[in-house]
Amino acid sequence: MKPHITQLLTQAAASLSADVTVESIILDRPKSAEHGDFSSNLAMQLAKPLRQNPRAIAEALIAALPKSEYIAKVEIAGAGFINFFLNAASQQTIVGEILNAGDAFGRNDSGKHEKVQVEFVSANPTGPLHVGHGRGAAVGDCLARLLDANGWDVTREFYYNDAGAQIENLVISVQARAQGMATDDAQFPENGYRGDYIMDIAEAFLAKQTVTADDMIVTASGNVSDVESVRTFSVAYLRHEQDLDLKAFQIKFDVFSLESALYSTGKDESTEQSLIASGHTYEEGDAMWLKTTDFGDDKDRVMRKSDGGYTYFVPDVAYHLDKWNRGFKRVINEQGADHHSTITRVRAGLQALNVGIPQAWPDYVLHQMVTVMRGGEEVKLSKRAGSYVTLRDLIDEVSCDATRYFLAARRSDSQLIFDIDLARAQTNDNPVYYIQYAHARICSVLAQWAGDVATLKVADLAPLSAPNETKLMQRLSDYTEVVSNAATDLAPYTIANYLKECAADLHSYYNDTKFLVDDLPTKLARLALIAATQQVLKNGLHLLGVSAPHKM
RNA sequence: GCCCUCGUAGCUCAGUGGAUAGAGCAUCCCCCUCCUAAGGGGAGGGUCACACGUUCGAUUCGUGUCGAGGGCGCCA
Repeated sequence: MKPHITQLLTQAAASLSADVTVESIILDRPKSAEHGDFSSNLAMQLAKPLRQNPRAIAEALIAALPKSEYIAKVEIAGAGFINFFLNAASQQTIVGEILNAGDAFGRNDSGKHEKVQVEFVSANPTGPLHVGHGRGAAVGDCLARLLDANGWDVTREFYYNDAGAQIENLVISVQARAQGMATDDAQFPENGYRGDYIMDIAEAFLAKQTVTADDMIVTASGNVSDVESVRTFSVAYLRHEQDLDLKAFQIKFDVFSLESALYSTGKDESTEQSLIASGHTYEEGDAMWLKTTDFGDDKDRVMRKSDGGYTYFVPDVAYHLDKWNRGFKRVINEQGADHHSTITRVRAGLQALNVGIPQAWPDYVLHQMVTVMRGGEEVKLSKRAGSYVTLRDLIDEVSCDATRYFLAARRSDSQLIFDIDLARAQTNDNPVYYIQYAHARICSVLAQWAGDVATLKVADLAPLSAPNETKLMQRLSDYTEVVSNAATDLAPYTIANYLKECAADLHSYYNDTKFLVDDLPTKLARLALIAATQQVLKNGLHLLGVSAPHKM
């Protein structure tokens, strides 16, 4: 409908010899019903170039507007808004569209089945996932679902930093615990991990247990001084642990990439050699530096430390080069904002390689910190992890659905307060249940009707004329654009907002109107409308990875 | 000191270069002989942090100030 009205306005503007392109025409959904279905500020935009009063221009535009079978009336309002009112039949078409498309309603092919990779979570295998990882998991998975709904071929990827200093800290922590050392012992490694889970690993190691993670199976040697065995066992143990966290959060990855694999395949060295060959490196203080300042960084960065090892920087560049070589012309990295500084560096490294990677590749979506509250106080510790709140704590306490919703429902660049009491509440305080309840209520009505929902596709919708019915149909009509914009803006939270509003329209309608009435045409029309609403709620909840229950 | 994000109702958050800035909670008043009250209707509550610019029009864009958080490692 939007393109249609845009076309009408373009033609009208052309007849006024105004220089107007289709792209420059803005159509809005007015906030108030008295302002119609769509509104344009075109007359006000043209006021300056045409040197005329906006209202006069609006009148001329309306006079020049081609006739349309979809539009009931056009009005001028306010400073010069042109408001379009659709006729009832064109407002109603959305119901049939939704019922016919079913689960596919809202999906489109704008991604043209091109490959896109979404990398998210990417936690170090040094402990259970925490609430921050949870936010990344919820946002990243929703992004992936959104891109899929917009016709992209999506790969979900998790990158493990299973090498480097943090892993060494893990190893000496497990060793210390296996040797019976307490975490408050003066001898305990200064940068060691102190959560209870380290003790679990130590005990499992001593018991020579076997753990599996992804495609690896590792059996502990039980020999504490066997550093290699402690390392591989501890990493596998924690990867397994994180796998369980992800499973509980209902998130599946297509690919797990290991930093250690970059070393075993020599991609770190070849990347370093390419960077040296690019001429953007130099040696200083026994270290090898990359002149990232050549590419917009505010200072140069060390690639190879004076002790001979790489900083995280070289494997990061090698890893992203590998992504590029795997054919991902589009990559989105979802990370915590504390990793912000890596963006410029990784992009600079990729530019230095000079292999045709675009300057702004890859895309980044960063999320801000999460503060967990309970009983009005900040929760900082979990027994198991020691220094942070784990994702599993939240899932166990407030459910997977509520946790996913709360972590995805906010703009990711705003700090988030996760209120455990609110997420647990089984009232309309809680937007998750509010939305799910709308879905369940519709299911219940349809079940009591006991008819075949498929027959509603051809229901005569003419009886749908009440204001709350019109409002609901408008809301349903907005869904496809919401899905498309959410993907363009990489903003999953907008789906959550939309669903809340859609559910509110439904609840309001439900309380005001009886559906299972005696008059058959009225009954079928209303059932068709709520069945369409049910479908949209279901499709939207699916994008968030939240279930759409039939009963509550 | 420099860089990034944020600042909207008592609280948690939406929103927008345009019409009277919205929702939920909290406070107050109503609504189940009726398809699920995990719901609905209504009232009150705002200097859109502050200042100055751009604009016919700024809460929205720009600059600055203040406030919150993060980053500025040969940690990741």
